[in-house]
Amino acid sequence: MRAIRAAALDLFAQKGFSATRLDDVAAAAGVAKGTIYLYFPSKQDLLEAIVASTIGATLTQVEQAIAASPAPASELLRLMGRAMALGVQDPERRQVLHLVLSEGARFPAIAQFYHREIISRGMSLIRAIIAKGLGSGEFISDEPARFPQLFIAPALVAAIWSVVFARIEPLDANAMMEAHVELLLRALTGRTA
Amino acid sequence: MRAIRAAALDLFAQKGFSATRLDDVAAAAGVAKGTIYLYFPSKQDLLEAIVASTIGATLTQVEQAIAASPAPASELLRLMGRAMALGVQDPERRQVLHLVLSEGARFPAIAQFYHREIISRGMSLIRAIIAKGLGSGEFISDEPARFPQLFIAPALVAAIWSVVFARIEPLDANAMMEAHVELLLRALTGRTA
DNA sequence: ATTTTATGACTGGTCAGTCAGTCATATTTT
DNA sequence: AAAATATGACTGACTGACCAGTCATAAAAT
Repeated sequence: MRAIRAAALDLFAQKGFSATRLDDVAAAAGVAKGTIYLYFPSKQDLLEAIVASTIGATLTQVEQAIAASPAPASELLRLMGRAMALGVQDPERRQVLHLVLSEGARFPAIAQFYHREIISRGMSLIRAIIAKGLGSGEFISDEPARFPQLFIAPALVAAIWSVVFARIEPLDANAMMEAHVELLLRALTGRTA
Repeated sequence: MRAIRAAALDLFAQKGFSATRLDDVAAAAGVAKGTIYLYFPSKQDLLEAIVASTIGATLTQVEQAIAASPAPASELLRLMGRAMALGVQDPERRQVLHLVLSEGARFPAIAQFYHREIISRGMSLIRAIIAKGLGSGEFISDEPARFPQLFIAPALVAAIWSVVFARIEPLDANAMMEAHVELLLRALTGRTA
């Protein structure tokens, strides 16, 4: 079952959902096609299960670390940036993200699920950090609280870039995320580097 | 021919490339399926033609406006931000971008083409503006010149968001892009808003 | 021996791409 | 100017391959 999901994710990411044959998924997973249908009612359910299974406790850890930390908001933002850079580095999460963005328009259940479990929680975290920084007087601007997407955007782009453009022009996601966070902190705190 | 491309773009964007039947494209375009093959050797060629046809002179205008303008670099960045927000607003360009990001990994020709004609040129423009601002002493930081993706990212996210998550949580792309540019300018100039 | 789990040949339907033929219009002939 | 002929854009029924999902049968587990 785990093998089926892994094989399917690889193939969906590589060839796209529609263009992937379940015969190939079965072969790659080392089972017969019928076996897939023992665990997943349909191809679409398999897709949804893949997305659901990668959600896990990923964000929960970060949420707790940030809720518990007494560090200043700027440090929390750096932490968040690093967590996102790491998350995007993982091939599985990267593939799932790409899959969600590629097929999400056609499978609303997937878009909704991913939004609720990842996007929305990530944005709440960012809002919470900004609120903390504003409360302590550390930050002087609230744009990223109004548009947490501004903080997330580079991570999304890094993930997509690695799938679509990496062969044409490589991108150092870690360095970019670090530059992003420092840039943002400068704008937020008003301090010059 | 124009009608075929338009219909195909709509359907590709809506159902994905693989899942779109050429019979449906023909019906939507008001022609017979055979007619499609008079103009496009294969389904894939049709896809490539769609991407190629939306490139047009889009960026050329912006490039010239920016090259000619005597305005300070910060004003040029605002101009660029507005141009990108506008570009992302246009449903056709939005669909093409989504198509490129969705299918680009599978069709390297498309990824390469889009990168060369849009991404790479946009990044050059940003680098040029930052260089100008650094030269004049207006800017004090060069991160976005090292990672022009940081400037582009919110526009990409706005486009993807509108396709995948808009129904779940709407996003005001214009307001976000404006917030982004102002935030970035604060970091670049060191001035407090 | 019975239940649970797995298999893979098969089916019914789908779809990219083909091609023999149509017909409106243009050209040539009378 | 009327008839005869040629052109090629367009059509849509057809084909061959392909594939999601099924199910009768087999293997493994209990």
